[in-house]
Amino acid sequence: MSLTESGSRPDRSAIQLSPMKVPKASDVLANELRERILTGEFAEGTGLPAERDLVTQTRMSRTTVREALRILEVQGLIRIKAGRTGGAFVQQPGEEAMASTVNLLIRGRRIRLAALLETREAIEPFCAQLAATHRTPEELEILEEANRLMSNDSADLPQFLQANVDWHVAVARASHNELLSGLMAALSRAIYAATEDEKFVDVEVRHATIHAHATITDAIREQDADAAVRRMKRHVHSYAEEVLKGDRQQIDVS
Amino acid sequence: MSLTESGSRPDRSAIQLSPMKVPKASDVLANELRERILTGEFAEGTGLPAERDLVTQTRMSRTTVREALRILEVQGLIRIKAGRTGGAFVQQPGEEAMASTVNLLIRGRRIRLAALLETREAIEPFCAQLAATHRTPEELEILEEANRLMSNDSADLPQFLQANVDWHVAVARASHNELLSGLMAALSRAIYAATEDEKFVDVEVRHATIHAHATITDAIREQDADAAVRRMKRHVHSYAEEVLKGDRQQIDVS
DNA sequence: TGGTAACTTAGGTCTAACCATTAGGCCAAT
DNA sequence: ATTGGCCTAATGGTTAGACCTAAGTTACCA
Repeated sequence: MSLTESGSRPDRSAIQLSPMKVPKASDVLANELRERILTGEFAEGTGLPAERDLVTQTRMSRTTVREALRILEVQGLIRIKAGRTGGAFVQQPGEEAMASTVNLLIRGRRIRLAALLETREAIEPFCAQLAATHRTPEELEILEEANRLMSNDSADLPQFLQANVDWHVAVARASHNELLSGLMAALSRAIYAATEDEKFVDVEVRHATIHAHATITDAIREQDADAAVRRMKRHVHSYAEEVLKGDRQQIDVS
Repeated sequence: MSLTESGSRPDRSAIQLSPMKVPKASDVLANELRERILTGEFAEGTGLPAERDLVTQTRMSRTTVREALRILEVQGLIRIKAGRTGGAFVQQPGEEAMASTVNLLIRGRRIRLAALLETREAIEPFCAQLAATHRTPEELEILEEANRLMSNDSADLPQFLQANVDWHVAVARASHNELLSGLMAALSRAIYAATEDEKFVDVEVRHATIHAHATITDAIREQDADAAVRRMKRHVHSYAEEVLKGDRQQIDVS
């Protein structure tokens, strides 16, 4: 119909609307709760009202309330416990949530092991630099404990690899940058999972790793940021070359 | 009681059990579907059976089936559409899932803007280095288009900032490392959100940014990895200093 | 030919009930 | 004093069935 038409009907074009999106009820509740959690309105560990209480308060059905809670649980914003003293308890997302997402990305997108190692080469020297600047005595002690575990000749391969991961994560944590440490925790687990059954971790590699960790830890102890970044760069780069030596193709991780 | 005791009762410590976890029905189904999606058993875009079909196939209730689907949806593994041709369609997690988790982490953990900028300083020079090595002509064209948009004097601040983000993300994508580009996409959005209403983006900063992007793009075009990493390092570092100039304290992002 | 009404199929929401898990208290048997 | 049996209460987990809403498909009629 024409805009200038003056027929028997009023001009319906006088009012124009754009496509609107109608949110789902469970999303509305999830969004509301998420905002209030993220802004810190509820302290960590606070218990949300019981499901049936949320039903009466929101006038939504229990199905809808439960879907909202499930969303928040998957996002790592609440932890749900069953039983008498159960309920939904507030928590802030942490390394777990980050590691979970990174793992899904890696597996779903078939991220090459080479890309994982590349990413670590990008992040970790910087972590070492920050760690050298900001490390506390306690964090230094954790680093040295991990080194002791790795040097223990009676340790088997899984123990060695676990202590290896622990050391790397400890360096990241000592950077006092929670984003970096979250990333490194996720990355380290993924690299660990991808290399644990490789045969390349021979005695020579183990000794080289122990020595590298020791010298980097020294730099962090002395708060020598330049040495820390330089040595870490060399360490992760040579480790990456070692892993990829016999493994030149684009092998995915899953 | 002692382990060597030989009294009238048998030694109860002979059997030791660890705490056991009993999975929920919805988790069982979600895990099953997640594995099959991640291993690529279903091509991207494939439609899962309708909810009511999953009910008959699994003998679970519709509520349980829906909870499982909701879990996968939040994890970015399926996309759910209503209506006649609706249903759950397989997708692999991508930048959105990563960006969403990073944002939750940043907001919930009150990550300082300084930490965001630090993290970018760690990642982005490496992206530039890889981009210089691997960039395709098409990716180069995207970089130059973003530069053109930013140089357009008639562009307002939001357009400038958006083109800025686009350029940075394009550099990351040109690295051909999906993990890095996912991280940078998430980071860029967060930094954009944290700085968009800052007043510091004056004419001088805009010109400096345009110039820096141009020289970095040159290095990527010429596949000069050393120059690319050096210039990017300088660019993001000076940008960070500019942002934090009047803003020395540990301001969080939320 | 064009529009619109009716149908169909999918997800979204609600209700009501029952099951399962956990904490705590009480008490009888040993 | 310890152990196991038993009950109660509170909470999340699960089920069944109905109805609502969104969005393609089809058929029909002016």
